[in-house]
Amino acid sequence: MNLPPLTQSFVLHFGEMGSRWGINRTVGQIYALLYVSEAPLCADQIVEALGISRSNVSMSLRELQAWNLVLLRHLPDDRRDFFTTPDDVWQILRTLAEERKKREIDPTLSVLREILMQEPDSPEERFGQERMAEMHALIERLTTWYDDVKQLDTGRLALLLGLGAGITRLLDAKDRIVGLGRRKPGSGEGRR
Amino acid sequence: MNLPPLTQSFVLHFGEMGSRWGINRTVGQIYALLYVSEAPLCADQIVEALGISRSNVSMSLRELQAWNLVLLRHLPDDRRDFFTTPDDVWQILRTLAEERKKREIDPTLSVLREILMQEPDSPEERFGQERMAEMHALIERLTTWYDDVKQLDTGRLALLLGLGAGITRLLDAKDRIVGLGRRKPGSGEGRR
DNA sequence: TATGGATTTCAGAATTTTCTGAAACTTCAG
DNA sequence: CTGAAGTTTCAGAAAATTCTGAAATCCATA
Repeated sequence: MNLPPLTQSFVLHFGEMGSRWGINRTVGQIYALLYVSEAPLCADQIVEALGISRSNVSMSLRELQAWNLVLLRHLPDDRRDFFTTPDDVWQILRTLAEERKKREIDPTLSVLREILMQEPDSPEERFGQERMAEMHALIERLTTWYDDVKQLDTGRLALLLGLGAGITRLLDAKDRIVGLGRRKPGSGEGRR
Repeated sequence: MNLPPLTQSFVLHFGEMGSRWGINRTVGQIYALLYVSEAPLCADQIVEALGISRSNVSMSLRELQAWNLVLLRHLPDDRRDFFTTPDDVWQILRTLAEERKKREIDPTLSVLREILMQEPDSPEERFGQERMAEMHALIERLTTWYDDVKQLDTGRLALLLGLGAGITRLLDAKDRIVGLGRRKPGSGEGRR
């Protein structure tokens, strides 16, 4: 590996964390390298920088493309593919959230749905199914919220984030103003 | 493996997803089994139900305890440990969020902080460092928001989730009513 | 402090994942 | 059509992780 010190720390860290994030070491390192590089890099430059095999780079770039985490660039009169990451960290965040949902949540949701459609054939099964229903309801709630929030433009999203828990003050204020009915605060359940 | 069909589907699915979630197959299966079981189970019952070795169960329960995902129970006049999961899915969600943050985010945040304190010794390094600063700022923002939101009681949290993107209507309304000063809408920065 | 039921540890076996080098493929220029 | 530059594929090597059985440990009781 042949990198300046700060870059190297960053790249090595992404490599180590890779497994916790559901990608592997090489994929993590390549992503980190592209992220901190000003100009797009081609496969051989990555081989050079990280000291890994050409084929590993090829596979890993393919994986990063499957995650939609890299962009393809071309130079005039050069057949090689060059890769970068998007500039906007908010965009990266959105992609990451989307892909992780797709891989880590959606399959479970669909398994749960399938199980919930079946008839349990013992009291134990019935109990278990009820627990699964609770889990399903919670995940549905979260993904619905996520689907909503991801539509927001970055400005509003940042605003919301900045507000933090302060949002409840706003909710309280709203309840006071709107007053009647629409929703009981603090009831915890009920809706949908 | 010796389980009724719906339970088995659920357990097997958690086993398969385990690797994507940063735990291993056995840990996933044991968690799933405890989750759908009405009564707490002891290690030997888990061995029986899942058909895996006693030592594997012991290791995996230890892992689940490290994740704070299981509760220990005791029966009178029985020395064995019995395990369950918390009843409240919201509580489970909180634990999961906390633990994943601890394992997946915090280490990166601290590496980034360390790198940002150093002096880059080339223009490339300087560029990279600026990118890392952007990443750091975003993660800080998200974790600050998370630290805020996790303080909310479940009722309010559920309320907020139910509101979804509708929250921005509320924000707009507030801006219209409060009108003057307190905060510039859409600026994206500022607070704390 | 000896006994025995229960749990934990740990070295190595089994399995899975990652990585490599060689070969195959693709595309374009001459 | 041929060959050069580039890329991908894939079988097996290397590495990492997971799982097991046997031995060690723990601990309440007598």
